[in-house]
Amino acid sequence: MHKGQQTKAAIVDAALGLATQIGLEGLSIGALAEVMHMSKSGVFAHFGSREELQISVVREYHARFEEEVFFPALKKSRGLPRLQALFQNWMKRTSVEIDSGCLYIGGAVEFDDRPGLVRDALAESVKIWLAAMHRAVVQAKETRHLRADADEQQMAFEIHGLILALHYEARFLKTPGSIDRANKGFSNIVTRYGTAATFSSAGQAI
Amino acid sequence: MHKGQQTKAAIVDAALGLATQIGLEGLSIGALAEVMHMSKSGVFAHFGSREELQISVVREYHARFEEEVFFPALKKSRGLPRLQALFQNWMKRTSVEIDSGCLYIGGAVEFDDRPGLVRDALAESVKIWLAAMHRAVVQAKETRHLRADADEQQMAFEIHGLILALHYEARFLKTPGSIDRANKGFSNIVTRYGTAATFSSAGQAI
DNA sequence: TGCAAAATAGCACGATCGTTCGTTTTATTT
DNA sequence: AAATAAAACGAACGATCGTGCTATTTTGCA
Repeated sequence: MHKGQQTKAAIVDAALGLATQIGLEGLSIGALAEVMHMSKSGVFAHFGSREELQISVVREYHARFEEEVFFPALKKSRGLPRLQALFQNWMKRTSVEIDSGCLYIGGAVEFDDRPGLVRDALAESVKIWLAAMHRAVVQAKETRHLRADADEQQMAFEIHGLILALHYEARFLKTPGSIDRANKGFSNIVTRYGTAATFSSAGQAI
Repeated sequence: MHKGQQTKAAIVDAALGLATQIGLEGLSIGALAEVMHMSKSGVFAHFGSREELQISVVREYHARFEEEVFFPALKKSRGLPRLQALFQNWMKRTSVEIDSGCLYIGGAVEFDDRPGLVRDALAESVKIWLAAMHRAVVQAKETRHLRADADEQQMAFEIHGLILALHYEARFLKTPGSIDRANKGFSNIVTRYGTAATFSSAGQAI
């Protein structure tokens, strides 16, 4: 009951590394076994199926994303400060993923019309995160950091687009300056949806 | 010299349909042969390698994209009208691709760290299109439809993000209202970068 | 230290993949 | 109609995939 869960965690860790690079679909048990210096069947036994392995990877990614992006931002006060922290943490992670790849983006493309448990797990994780982002926008409106007529769904949509464009242009096209453009884009969005009082208090941090 | 190119074109057409759904990597010669009611080797002989098949698919997609999105917009006058036409055509195509899938988006994820001729063909096609988009923004600034201090690369980046967010949220998450949000996002961007005179002349069309 | 249980290895299976090769059918030209 | 070239076929190859079995090794506890 000890060694098992320990090596299983190590396998999931290695699998996450492989999956972010070559995708959840490209993740093969044989390659994973080679990385782990184990036999295929030894790796396989921990999950019972490839699908369960993939779901474990998704869950692990979700946990790390929460830990790295979501939870630290909760220390900031409600409203624009927290929203900015969420975006900055998200940007920090995406910047790293320019090299390693992002499971939420890659997985979306791989499973966008392939029904099943993996797709469900993936979509649920993403929705939880986007909902958290949306909640932060709503709170920023409640705290009068945003204009009263600001459309929260719209603002969240535009922010999401910045992250996707960053990942696309920086990782695939290798366009220089993409990180700055994503940050500037967020600043533009805040300017558009913010009130006059917004910028003296929180806008400087950008 | 007749029948050959004819069936080859039919094969590429079917391959494009498969590739947009399941991806360029998921495209298999066996499945393609089945769709075409041909033998595997019969299909294979037209390309000589799977890689060449994939490249042919990319080229075909590029041609159709040009025909459907780029060329029709050239009829509009330089500046904001043409830029708006480009975006509207792009939106129209992306709306269809919510069901069928987009090769530029899917391919970027599949080949973002897999070097080779397919990746090169894909990246070149995308860059040609994004450069055309960027050129339209530059021209809109030259025609005084945009503010003199507008950052063209920045504006193109933000527009690209809208399309990517639309594809992600509508195709993968099935979020309702995504198309309207992408359109509204473009309207917001034009408002931000446009001059006061912009909206009376061209802004109404949005 | 010995023993049950858990963890890992080894092997084989059916399936699918891209690719090659020789043959046969179809199309074009003389 | 005969001759030639192009196109499609069918079978087989080596490789890799996920998965099931059975043995073997390792672990944790009495």
